[in-house]
Amino acid sequence: MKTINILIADDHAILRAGLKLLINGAGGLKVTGEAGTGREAVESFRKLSPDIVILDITLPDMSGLEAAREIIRTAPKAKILVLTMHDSINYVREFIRIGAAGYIVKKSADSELINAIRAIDRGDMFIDPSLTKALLTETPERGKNKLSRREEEVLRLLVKGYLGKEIAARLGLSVKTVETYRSRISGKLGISGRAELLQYAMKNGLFDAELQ
Amino acid sequence: MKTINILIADDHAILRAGLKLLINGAGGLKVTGEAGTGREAVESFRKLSPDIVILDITLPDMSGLEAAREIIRTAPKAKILVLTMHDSINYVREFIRIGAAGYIVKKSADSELINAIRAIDRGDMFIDPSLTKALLTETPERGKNKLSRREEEVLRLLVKGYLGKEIAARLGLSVKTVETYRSRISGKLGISGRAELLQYAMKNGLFDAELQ
DNA sequence: CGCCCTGTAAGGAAAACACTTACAGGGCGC
DNA sequence: GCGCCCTGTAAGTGTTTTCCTTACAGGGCG
Repeated sequence: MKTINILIADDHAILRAGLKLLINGAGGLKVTGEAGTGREAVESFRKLSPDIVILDITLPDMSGLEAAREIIRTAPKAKILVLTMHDSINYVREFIRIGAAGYIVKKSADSELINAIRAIDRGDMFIDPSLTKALLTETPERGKNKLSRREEEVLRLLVKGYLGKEIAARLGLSVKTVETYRSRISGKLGISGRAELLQYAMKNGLFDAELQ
Repeated sequence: MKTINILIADDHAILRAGLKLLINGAGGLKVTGEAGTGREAVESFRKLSPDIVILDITLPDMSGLEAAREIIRTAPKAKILVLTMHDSINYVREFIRIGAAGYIVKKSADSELINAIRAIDRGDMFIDPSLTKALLTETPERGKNKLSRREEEVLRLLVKGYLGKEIAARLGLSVKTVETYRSRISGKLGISGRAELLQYAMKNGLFDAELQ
């Protein structure tokens, strides 16, 4: 019965210190490395080859998503467990797509974290129960008013405060086209006005946009 | 040599679990209660009368700022240590103003947290070293283009995506007045356009706006 | 083989915003 | 004690953005 070696990547040192105690105290688990930035995570992974990387999304200098991509690119069998405050299925989907092994949110119980680590080590996947339903309830009818790629791109820029003109320039489109997307977005989401748009984006992880 | 009793209020259960181990392991400190929301924090404080409350800013149902105000209102001698990811002097200033005893950021070392707790228990104040300088470097010339109360209020709403009209309604002003503030804001900050405004607000803790 | 979604775009009307000017009250400097 | 500057409030006027409607080609699915 071997020990599971773990690398923790999170920019909050206090959280890392707490997690370390939590994990080391759980039996059969050991934190062998820490990283405070995305780049550090990638480097530490190379040096230490841990069994599992616990990775936050919001990291300085390189987001968790980019770090995960980079780690998986060089080590496709790496086991990455995303541990974040963002409880949005968009993030979950994106991380699953690039090959992460698990996703749990910080507001879950600590036992959940330990369960996730053990499950992932066994080769299973572990998605936070609070998100699993939403992930699977993605019915085709829900897909009806899902935003298209272009629409989502425009929304991302809109909520960052860019004007239609600026977005058009950035995406190489006509202002008029951007306006079309904007109105389709409002139509699909059934909302109007920047404020509501922002709230929607916030709720759905479109905002702090490490995603993409 | 008595034990210092501590109440932890943070919406991330995993962080709470880690903090608890960290604090209980430090000697002379004991976590006697936990809260996951602002309201819970206030209630638990009443029930438990802890020596110190460790309080996050971002909490569901009642922000850390509101919770702190409420706790201090009923117990002016309460010792509140703000522990948050926001490293903005605006938050620090606001919490000091309402009577909090300390402020540290999550990216600090765990020893900093323990130091802060001990200092506060002795009756001292403890501000995160990474913020102290900024707090004191508040030179009068910097004050030159500091936003006035009204301007800041308008900026807060602006970056949340509200239109001039909506802001006017909300603040009970004429749209024209709001526009005046908007242009004074741009002038003072030397920037133009919503996107830049948003970036400024983000950098300065005006954004996630539990403040106020 | 239509029908609907997507990506692209335009015209015209309506709204929002920028820039300028205005004025009263408060505080500070000299 | 008297300007002077900052703040809070607001209007006029001209630009810029946004809203709403319409358009059309290409892809996918029933």
